[in-house]
This record gives sequence, C-alpha cells and structure tokens, in this order.
Amino acid sequence: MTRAAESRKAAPETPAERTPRKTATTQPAHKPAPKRRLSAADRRREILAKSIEYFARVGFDGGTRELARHLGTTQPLLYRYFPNKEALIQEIYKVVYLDQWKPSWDTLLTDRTRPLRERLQTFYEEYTDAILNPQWMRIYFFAGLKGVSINERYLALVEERILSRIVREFQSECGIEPPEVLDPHDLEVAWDLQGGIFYYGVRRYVYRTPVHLAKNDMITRVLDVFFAGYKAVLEKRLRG
Amino acid sequence: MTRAAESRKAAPETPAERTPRKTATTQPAHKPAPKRRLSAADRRREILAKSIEYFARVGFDGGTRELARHLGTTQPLLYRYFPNKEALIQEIYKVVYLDQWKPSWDTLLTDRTRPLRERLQTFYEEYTDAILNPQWMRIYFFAGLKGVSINERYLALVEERILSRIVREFQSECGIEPPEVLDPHDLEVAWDLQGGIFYYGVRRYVYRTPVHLAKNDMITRVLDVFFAGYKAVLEKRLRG
DNA sequence: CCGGATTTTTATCGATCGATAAATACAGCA
DNA sequence: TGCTGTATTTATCGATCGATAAAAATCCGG
Repeated sequence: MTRAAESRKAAPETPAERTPRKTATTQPAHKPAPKRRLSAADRRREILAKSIEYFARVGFDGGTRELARHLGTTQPLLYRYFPNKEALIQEIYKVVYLDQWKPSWDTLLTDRTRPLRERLQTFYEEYTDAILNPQWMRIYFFAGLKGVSINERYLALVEERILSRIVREFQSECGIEPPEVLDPHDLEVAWDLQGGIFYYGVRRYVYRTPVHLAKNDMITRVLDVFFAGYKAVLEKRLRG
Repeated sequence: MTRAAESRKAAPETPAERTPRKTATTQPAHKPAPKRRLSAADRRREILAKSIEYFARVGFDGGTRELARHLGTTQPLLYRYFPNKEALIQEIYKVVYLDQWKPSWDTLLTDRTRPLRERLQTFYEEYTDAILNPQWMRIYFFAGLKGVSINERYLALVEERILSRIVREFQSECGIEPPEVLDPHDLEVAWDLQGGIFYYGVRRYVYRTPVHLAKNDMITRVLDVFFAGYKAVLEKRLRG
C-alpha cells in the first residue's frame, strides 16, 4: 500500500490536519489565505497568472505537478480549467504578447504637434516598462525558440505600429515626404534602434548580466545616437 | 514478447538484413557510409557535431533517443563517450561559445594604421559569419534561458575584447585620450551597436522572420548610424 | 583464421511526464 | 440542517525520460 493511501486513512479523524501545508503547523491564523474553493473564474485567472510566473522561470518544459505546487493546489485541477498543457500555454502567449499594447501609443507616435525626439523618449520609456521585465522577455524567447507562429505576428506588429511610423515621422520632421512603401534601408535602421534597446533587456533579464545605465538613461543615450546617426544617413543620401 | 525480440530472433540467418536502415533496401552500394565501428575519437567528434545540430533545433530538452536516431546509432552508445547528458551539453557550450574567437580579430580591432570604420566593417562581417547562424544563435539562447554561468563569461568577453576596444579606438580617432576606466555611457552606446547587429540575427535565425537587407548591407547601414551618432554624442559632451 | 580488446546493441530499471476517472470536500440554497 | 451541484483531491494509467548491465558484433595483431 502506498504512503498516500496510509495518510489518507489516518486523516479523517482529525480534520485540522487535512491541509498540512498552509495552516496549523506554525501559526493558527497567520496566513490569511487558506482560500480553497475559488470561483471558477477566479481560479482560472490565478492559474493563468501563476503559470506565467512559473513558465517564465523554468521554460515551457516545466512540469504540471511543479506548477500545481507553485499554485498551492493539485495537478489534476489544472485540467478542469484548461483541456491540456498546450492550451494553457497558448493562453499565456495571448496575454503576454498581444494584451500589452496601449492604444494611447498610437496617437503618441503620430502626434506631430510634439517634437519626435520627445515622443520617442516617452514611448520607449513606457513601452519598455511593459516588455523589459523578466517575465515578458523570457516568455518571448521560450516561445520564439519553440517556433510558434505568434512570434511572426508580434514582429510584424512591431514593424507596423512602431518602426514604420518612426521612419515616416523622422523623415517628415526632416522635411522629406516619406514614400508609399518604405526603403528597406530605413526599416533596417529602425530595427537597429529597436534591437539596441531590446538587447539591453536581453542582457539584463535573460542573461542577468550587470548593465551600466538605468533603463531610461539607456533610452536617452540610444536615442541620441539614433537621431544624430539617422539624420546624417539621410543627409548623405540626399547629397550623394 | 516484444517486437524487438521477435525481429532479433529472425535476423541472424540472413546477416545482410542486420543493418536495416542504411543499406540493402534501395541500392546495394548507394550510400558510401555503412561506417559502423568508428574509432573512439571519431565517434566522439561525430556525436558532438550532430548533437549541436540536434540541440540547436529542438533545445536541450530533446531526448537522447531521438538524438541517437539522428546519429544513426543507438542511445546507450552516447554514454560510452559522455558520462551523462549534462556533460555532453557542457561540451557543446565550450565549443560553441569559446572556440569561435579568431586571434586575428585582436590585432584587427587595434590596428591604428587603418581607419576605424574600415576595421569595424571587416570585423563585424567576419564576426557575424561566425555567430549569426541558426546553430550558434539558438544554442546561445537555449543556454541563456537555462541560466548557465558560461553566458556571463561570454558577455564579459564581448565587452572586453570588442566593445571597450571600439570605444577606445573611436575616441582616439576623434582626438580624445580615452580614460583608464571607461564611462558607462560610452559602454552602453557600444552595447547598442552590438545589440542592433545581434537583433538582426535574432529576427533572422531565432524567429525566422524575413529581413530587409543582406547581412553585410545591414552592417554597413548600422555602422553608418553608429559613427555619425556616436561622434555627435561625443561632440555634444565636449561642448556642454 | 583465431583470440583478445573494443565498439555497439539489446534489454531493462526507476523516475517522471501529461492526462483521466472516480471519490471526496465544500458552498449555497431549500 | 440536509440536499445538490461544483470544486478539489486521490489514485492511477501509458508513454517517455536518463541511465545501466549484459550480450553481441566488429576490428586487429598474431
């Protein structure tokens, strides 16, 4: 007979010992959350939130049993709220990838009453608050290495909503009418900007390596280089 | 009785059928490599090479059985050449991370008889040939997400051998005597350059997304921005 | 061509994985 | 308070994982 069967036989006489982890061992009412039996919606939300933490830490090959332990419940409970592990992961993708974009960024990036430099500083400070953190970055790379199609959608979204706008706004502010379809060189210059900022997050949150500047100081510096550098590139192109 | 046991009983009478995968099914001598029984050194080299391909494709959670299938051998054979899976992975790290640096790059980067712009163009074209490929990049990120210490060593190596040199050479070429210990701002500007180039590789080889310029054209463009941008930043710092 | 050394395969173990069915504990309403 | 529906747990299955021991196959010097 297994250990579990024995303990289960012994338990019912003393119901206080039924939940051995959270209560009754150290303090009678110390932890305010012996909260069992959540509503279905709440439980589902909690599973989703804790799963993001867990999978961001260990990767999508992490086990459902350890995930359940991290949740404070048992493993089969997961399967009442998600049909299988892959469905849970897909739900995580949706939350992490697509529910982060603030609609205010659309107007911010194209608001020509303000100087572009100021707009980009504000945008990247807010945008990096959303994505330059361990959870977002690690989920992003775990998913990318698994080769899920949502990555392509995300990169297309970055190019459409951020980079092509930056190119058009920059050229417009330089007195150039941006063409209908953008020059590949300009798009790659914008990707260079994005990549420089992004790699700061990689160093800091994926590789956990010390960086030399605080996030917003880094953004200032990178934008300094970008504005002066891209302007020079455009001028050289106009002259030559 | 298992399927394997049955086939094993049936085989010995017709020794030609002993190796069912490679020969005798389509062409008698088509494949030149029924090469079994390699020397220990050769077998070890082959395991290492094929393991890099395999783990780069599926990640380090890939199974040893599928790896052996990819090798054309059986799974327990791996354990004659590596004590366990982790030791094999450590060996992969060493090859992929540390055996890539060409000593000629040391002299190239610090050769002040040539203009820095020319040196960096050559260096990054060669350097990216070494690391901007699916195998290197995917191993790099799989390892980083696993949190192995070799990543920190690699990033320290990049900063020491590449970035700090770029900063010093750049300032020297601008008529500035670089200080003993570099300004954090300058190091982050150099990381911005590295990150822009690196992220091109991420888009192309990790996320397999279409890019807009060929690799060396991208390098030219990124260096254009970097040289003009960093020069402007330095001039502004001297004036203000 | 034979015998010892070495490479490779067969067979298998224990642990752990995702997933399912059945039993049980809880909450709200009568 | 007792009934009923639902949330949760217990127990377990089959597959697959890394790893090991023993048998078999192969090569090589005599």
